[in-house]
Amino acid sequence: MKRHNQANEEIRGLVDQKHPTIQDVARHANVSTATVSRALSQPGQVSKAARERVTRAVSETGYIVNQAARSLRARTTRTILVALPDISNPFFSTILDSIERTIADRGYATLITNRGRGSKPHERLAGHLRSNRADGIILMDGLADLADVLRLYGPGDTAPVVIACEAIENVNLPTVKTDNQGASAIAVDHLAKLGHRRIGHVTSPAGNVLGRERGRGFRDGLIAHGIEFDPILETEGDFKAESGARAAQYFLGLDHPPSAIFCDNDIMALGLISELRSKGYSVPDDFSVVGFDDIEVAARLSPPLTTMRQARPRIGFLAANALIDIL
Amino acid sequence: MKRHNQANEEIRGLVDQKHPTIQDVARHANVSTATVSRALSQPGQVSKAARERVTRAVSETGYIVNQAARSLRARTTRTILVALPDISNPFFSTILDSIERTIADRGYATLITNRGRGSKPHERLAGHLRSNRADGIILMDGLADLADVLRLYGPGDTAPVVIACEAIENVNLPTVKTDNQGASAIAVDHLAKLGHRRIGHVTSPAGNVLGRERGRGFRDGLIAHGIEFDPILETEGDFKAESGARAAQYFLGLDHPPSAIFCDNDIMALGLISELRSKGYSVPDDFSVVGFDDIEVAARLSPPLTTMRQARPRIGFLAANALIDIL
DNA sequence: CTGTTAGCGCCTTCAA
DNA sequence: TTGAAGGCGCTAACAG
Repeated sequence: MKRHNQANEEIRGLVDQKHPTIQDVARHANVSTATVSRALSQPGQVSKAARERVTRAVSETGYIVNQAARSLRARTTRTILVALPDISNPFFSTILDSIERTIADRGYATLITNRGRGSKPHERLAGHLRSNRADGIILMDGLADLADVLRLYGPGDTAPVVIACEAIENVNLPTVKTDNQGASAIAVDHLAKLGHRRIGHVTSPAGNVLGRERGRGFRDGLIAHGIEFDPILETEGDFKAESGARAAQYFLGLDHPPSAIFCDNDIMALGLISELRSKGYSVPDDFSVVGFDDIEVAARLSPPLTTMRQARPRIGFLAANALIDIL
Repeated sequence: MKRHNQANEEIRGLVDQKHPTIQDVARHANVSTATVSRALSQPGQVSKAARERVTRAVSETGYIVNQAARSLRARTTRTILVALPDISNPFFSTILDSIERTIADRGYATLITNRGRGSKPHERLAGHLRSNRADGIILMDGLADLADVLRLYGPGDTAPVVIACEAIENVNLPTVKTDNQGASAIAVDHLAKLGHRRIGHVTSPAGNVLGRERGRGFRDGLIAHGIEFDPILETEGDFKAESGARAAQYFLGLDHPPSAIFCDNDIMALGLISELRSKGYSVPDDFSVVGFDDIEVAARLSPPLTTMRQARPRIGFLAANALIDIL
């Protein structure tokens, strides 16, 4: 009868998710739960004999630590939240890829959240931290009002937050990003050296800090070649292909269209080029176009899109490591 | 002195993250913690008066429930794990986008994990469930050996898992995916109707179940037009652009190259087309190409890539809802 | 090096 | 409708 029950329990253990706890392991190994706990997290502090018995007991029982209990007790979740403006954008998803890899390699889990169109994204982010769901945030979304929350969270810009590919004004948190201003100036330099004097610009959405940096670089590039900045050659985009197509229509409608166009990202450049071609123009013969990001498909276009590379895998790697080092 | 301490504590509450607990709320509202708990999760069971006082106390204290404590007690995490083979692939990241939105709308959090090159991915997934990190999994990665774990997890294919855009043989879990076989047949039909009789195929990696379905559809399409299947016109890809380029070289090296090519995904089609063009061939004049997925850039190419659409937002939406309904 | 003990914050019986 | 009390599984003092 006893045996029968025991067998049943083993089956139930597998089938009904009666997960073994640290107590079961302790019993199997003939040690206290404290020793099991230590054997698992600070093996150095446990005798070799005990360590081995615990290891065996763990595999015998199939024990896996209950993260909820550990988080509650240790006030740490080993989880990092990645806040993105748009996961489906290949620029971000490539960075996310390397962030996730780095986070996983260091034994953390990755929680993600897309920008909600809904209310108070900054509260949602802070909520993840405060509700003990995540230990830190990698922020790829530049929400202006987040600054307040972050500052509130810790004195002296101390929140466990690393900013990647973004910039938030008035906040002095660790940041990993491309030199947008410099790269944009180089893009313009490239076009000017091809002989272009009327250079158009499809900008980032208004208010985007990166966009301001790229705008400054764009003007730097013009100045370096003695070209006067003409606001009529600048039109606002939103980082999506459709806005690139609209920009093409805008430029074609001008009395004096530009002969070259710098787009603040590749996706808009794609939309712009496809619209120009559908109107019968050739790129690069009629218009030279330069994008930004170097998303994967850029090199696979015919001919390939000229673009400013952002070292995305490296950005992700650095940001993730920086955050975990802080924690 | 008392006041002083109190003030200090309030400041510390903001600065040092001494998060208010349910006890603090209870004290503010002059009720027991049980009442607070009920007021928050089953408002119906609490008198209106108490409910209002609790609500006020919550906003006074800035209380946020501690998820770790709740998970420990309630054995539920309100978190879903999404397992992807490759986040940076725009096909998956677009689905992920809609999954995340749906999950968030239903009050859950989204944990992600990329396929590790490392050991035992199936154990890692099961571990997330068993370690009380996630309540369920949306699986977009068809790992053969996962079948065992899943079956182990619950009798009768009962694991809290929904499969999206994949198929695992011998497992009968809820699955959301495109009719790959039918869609592939349609692609071939399209090419045959253009007059092509030698149709090439860049396949999925060997062992991929979706790939087998698409392969069947490819042959169905040939049969429907009385074309005999010729294995020499089939070459294996791995869903990446580079393998599409290799396929182009392979086809060009044949004695009788195909005049049309069906690619198992758009990215490979991109690589193939760019390689063909770089060798001086025109698409679509010299070769007709059809892709699969309809990733965003497909429509922005010049001319646009013909492709079989997968309704990705809908797939994500359905999969996420199906899983949460199960939970 | 190891065990005992005391909670972490929450939810949920059980009684009133 | 409400409160008191116990315990989810774990870790971190504190002793020994």
